[in-house]
Amino acid sequence: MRADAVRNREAVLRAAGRLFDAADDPERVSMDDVAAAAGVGKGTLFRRFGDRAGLIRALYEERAERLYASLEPDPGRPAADAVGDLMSALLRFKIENRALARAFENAGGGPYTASGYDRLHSRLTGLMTEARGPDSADFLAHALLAGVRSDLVEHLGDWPEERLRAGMAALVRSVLSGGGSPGRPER
Amino acid sequence: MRADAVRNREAVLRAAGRLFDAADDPERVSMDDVAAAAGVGKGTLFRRFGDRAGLIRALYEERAERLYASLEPDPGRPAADAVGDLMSALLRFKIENRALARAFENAGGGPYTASGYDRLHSRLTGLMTEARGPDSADFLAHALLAGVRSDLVEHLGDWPEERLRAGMAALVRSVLSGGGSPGRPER
DNA sequence: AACTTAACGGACCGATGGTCCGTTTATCAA
DNA sequence: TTGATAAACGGACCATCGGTCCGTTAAGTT
Repeated sequence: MRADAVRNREAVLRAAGRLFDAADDPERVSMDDVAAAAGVGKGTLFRRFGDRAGLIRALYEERAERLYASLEPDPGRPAADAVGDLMSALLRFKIENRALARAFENAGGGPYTASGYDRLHSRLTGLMTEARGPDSADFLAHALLAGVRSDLVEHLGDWPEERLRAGMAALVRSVLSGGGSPGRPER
Repeated sequence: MRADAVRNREAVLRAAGRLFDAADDPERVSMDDVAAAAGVGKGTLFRRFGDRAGLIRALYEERAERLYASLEPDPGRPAADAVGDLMSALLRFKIENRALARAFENAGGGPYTASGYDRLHSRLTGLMTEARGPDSADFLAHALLAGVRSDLVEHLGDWPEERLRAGMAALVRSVLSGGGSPGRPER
């Protein structure tokens, strides 16, 4: 990649980051805004990132990468605790990046198109399988991740963070404890 | 309300319903499309429903109303079972109306602006409080509802419905069973 | 039948995502 | 250093879409 291309890519990501962080409603950050703030032509934006969703995804995953890195599996840590740690970190991340996260989760294709989602999901599935067996672990991992959807976090925006964390902890505990017998029909 | 107004309102809702049901990507159903399909001018659309989100909400809540009606509280039914029933019905509803539900949940303000959400949420909170006490019941109810977000259902679209239901049942069971001690600090 | 006024409808507007193409410039070989 | 090449640029341009406006129509009333 040419030197100026690299420079511009960086400038765009920085500018977009600033704009989204400052925005109340991420939908109202336009591509023109980003281009202007980055001091770059619109064509450059689209050539580099494909479309709006692409730009947002690139920015989001860049930040998420740092999160994932801080979550390297620790073989010594019990699986149940690891699940709690992960969800807790994820919750903090969503709070700190709520505007960007909202933009990302509403952009084309929803949250499930990001490579990061699959990583999180399979990691969680693994940990839960280890902690409580494989039954429905797959779905439960999805459910856990749904519990930190950015617009839910936003909706609960005026709860004291304490209460949010308590709720999250209760959810994790529930899901890990397994619940009653699985196969019993409803009657 | 004048007779023609009533007629047109109905025509619009029917047409919109058809279009969303047939759509792969609900974002691509335009207001012009709806107006044309309903045989009505665009002005009529906006005068009646305010904006796109308003139309979608009206349509969604109309259908949801039938769902809620079929879920009238039954004092004889144990709370835990009632939670299962509700989530199960909700899951079916989201599957049957996935395009519309996606349109609705992505339209202005997210899913939490609908009056229906609050009703469901407080109903669930009540049932869960009855079944397992009030601790974090509020948050857990939100989490349960997040588990049937339309784009998650869509993402899991190729799972056999059986598996989905099993997962949902496991989630409900977990959340109702309560999990371990709440206050214990992490390490 | 005459009148009032709610309702209509489609031309019109502004904003936005995305494209196109003539121009600039990084890179590299001679 | 210079000249050739193609990658990268940028902003005018386009299409679409949500939403508004206002002259026209027709429902309801007396």
